[in-house]
Amino acid sequence: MTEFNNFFKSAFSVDNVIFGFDEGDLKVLLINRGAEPYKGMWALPGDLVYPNEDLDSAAGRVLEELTGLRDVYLEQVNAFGAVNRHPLGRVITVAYYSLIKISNYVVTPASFAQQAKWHSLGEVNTLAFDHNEILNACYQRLKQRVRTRPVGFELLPPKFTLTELQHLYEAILETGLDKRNFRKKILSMNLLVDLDETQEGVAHRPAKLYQFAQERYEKLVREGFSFELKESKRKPSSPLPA
Amino acid sequence: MTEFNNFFKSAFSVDNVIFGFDEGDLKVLLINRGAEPYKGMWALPGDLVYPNEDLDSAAGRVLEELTGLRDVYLEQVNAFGAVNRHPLGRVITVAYYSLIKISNYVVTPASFAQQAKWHSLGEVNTLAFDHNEILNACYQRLKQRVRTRPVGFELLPPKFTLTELQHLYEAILETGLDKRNFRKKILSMNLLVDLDETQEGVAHRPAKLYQFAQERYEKLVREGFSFELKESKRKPSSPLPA
DNA sequence: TCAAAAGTGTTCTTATTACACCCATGG
DNA sequence: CCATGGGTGTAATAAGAACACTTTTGA
Repeated sequence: MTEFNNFFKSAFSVDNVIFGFDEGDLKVLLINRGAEPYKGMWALPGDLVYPNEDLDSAAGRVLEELTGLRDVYLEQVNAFGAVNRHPLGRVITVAYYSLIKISNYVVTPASFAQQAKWHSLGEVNTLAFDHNEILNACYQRLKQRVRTRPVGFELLPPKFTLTELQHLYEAILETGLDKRNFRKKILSMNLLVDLDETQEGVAHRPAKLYQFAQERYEKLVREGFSFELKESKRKPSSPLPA
Repeated sequence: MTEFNNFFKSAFSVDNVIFGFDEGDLKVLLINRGAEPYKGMWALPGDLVYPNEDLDSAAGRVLEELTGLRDVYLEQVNAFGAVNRHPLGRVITVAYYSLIKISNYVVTPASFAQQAKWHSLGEVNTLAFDHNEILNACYQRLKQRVRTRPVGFELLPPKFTLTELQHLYEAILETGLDKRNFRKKILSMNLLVDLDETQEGVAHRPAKLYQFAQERYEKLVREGFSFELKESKRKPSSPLPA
C-alpha cells in the first residue's frame, strides 16, 4: 500500500451525548459495550459514518436506533482525533449532543441489546475511549447554549411548571437561581404560553402549566434577538469527572 | 472490496481560517488553488491529516508551512462532512481558525508557490469547496469568542494603542463602540499594562502604548472570571457572503 | 391542621449608555 | 495655525440581586 493510500486507512465515527432531564437531575444515556475494545465499560452511543451519509444524519441515526426518536434537537460540538484515541486504528469522531424529553424514551430492542441506561451526570465514571472528554465538551457546550438560546425546553414535556423549568436550569448550570427573579425574567421574555391549566394530584398547591411559544421564539430570532440568563449566589456544584 | 472496507475509503483533512488585522480591517489568508479540483479559485489553506498526526498538529502544520509561525492562537470550530463536499471522494474536514499578528507574517516559499494573499473579510467571493461556509462558521465563532475571552490581542502587535484595540473590536464585531465607554471598560479589567511609552512620528497627539497582561489574565482565569463586552448603537455592518 | 410547594413586589446596587470639549503633535 | 486623532467625566437609565410572607392543596 502506498503512502498515499495510508491516508485512507482510517475511518470516522459520530458519538452522541444524549441528554435527558428527570427527577431534578440532568442525565445522559450510556451503553454498556458488548464487544471489545473496552468490553463491559460504559460508553457514549456512536457508530461509524456510512459512506453515503452526512455527519448530522449519522448522529441522528444513532439516536433513532437507540431511542426511536426523530426530529430532536441535535448539535455538533467538536471533532476528536488524537492519533491513539481508538486502539484498533485511526478513527476520528465527531461529537454531537441531543436533547430529548425523557418521558418519550422507551427502551427499544436495539437499546435493550446494548444495555442502554440513564446516568446522572454526577455519577458517570470512567468511560470507554476518550468519552469522558467528549461528554465534558458536550456538557460545557450545553451549559453555554442554555444561557443564550431557549434549548432547555427540549428537555421538558410539552406542559411544564415554572418550578420544573427553574430546576432544569439549576441542574444544567449547577447553580441556584432566585425563584422570584427567575420567574420575572422568564415571563418577561414572552416565550411562555400560560395554558390556564394546573397540575393535578399533587399534595400541595397545584402549579400553573406553561408551554414554550415556539412560533413566537422563531419570529424573535428572525428579527434578531438574544436570550440570556444569569445566576445568583447559592447551591454548590456537582463536578463532572475528567 | 467489502462493505466494511468502504468505511476506509475516505480521508480527513483540516482547513485553517487564518485571521489577521491590518488597516482597520479583519483579513483572512487565502490561497489560489494551483491544481484541480477548483483550480484557480481561492480557498482556505488546508491539508489531509497525516496518519500519525493529531488534528491540532495538522492545523498547526498548515499554518506553519504557510506563514512560518508557530505557537499561535488556534481553535477548532467544527467538522464539515457533507457527502459530496469534495468532488474526488469522501473527505471530512475539521475547521480551525488562527489569530496571527499580521506584521509577523512573511511570505514563505510555500506560500509564494501557492499564491497566498490576504483578503478583507468583506471582499471574499465564492471560494472552492464549502469554504465559504467554513469561513463563516469560523468568523461567527471568533465574534463570539472575542466577547468573552481576550483573544483580540493575538491579532495586534505586542504594543498597541487603545484606539487600535477599539478598531479591532469594531472590525470583528461589525459595530461601532463609544470611545469613552470602551476605554473605561477595557481599563477597568486591569488586563492592560501602561508601558509609559507613546507613538512616534504621528501627525497628531501621540497615543500611549499598552501591552496585554498575559500573566495577570491567566491568574484571573484560574480564579474563574469572565470577560465581556457589549456594543453601542452605531455604524452599519459589512456582511459576509454566503 | 399540617406539610409542601406555589405564587408574588419592592428596594438597593451595579452596569450600561449617552454625550462634548480640550490637548498634543507634525506639517 | 491648522488638521488630526488622543484623551477625559458625569448624569440618566436599565438590569440585576437580595429578600419574606401568604396561598392553595392533599393527606
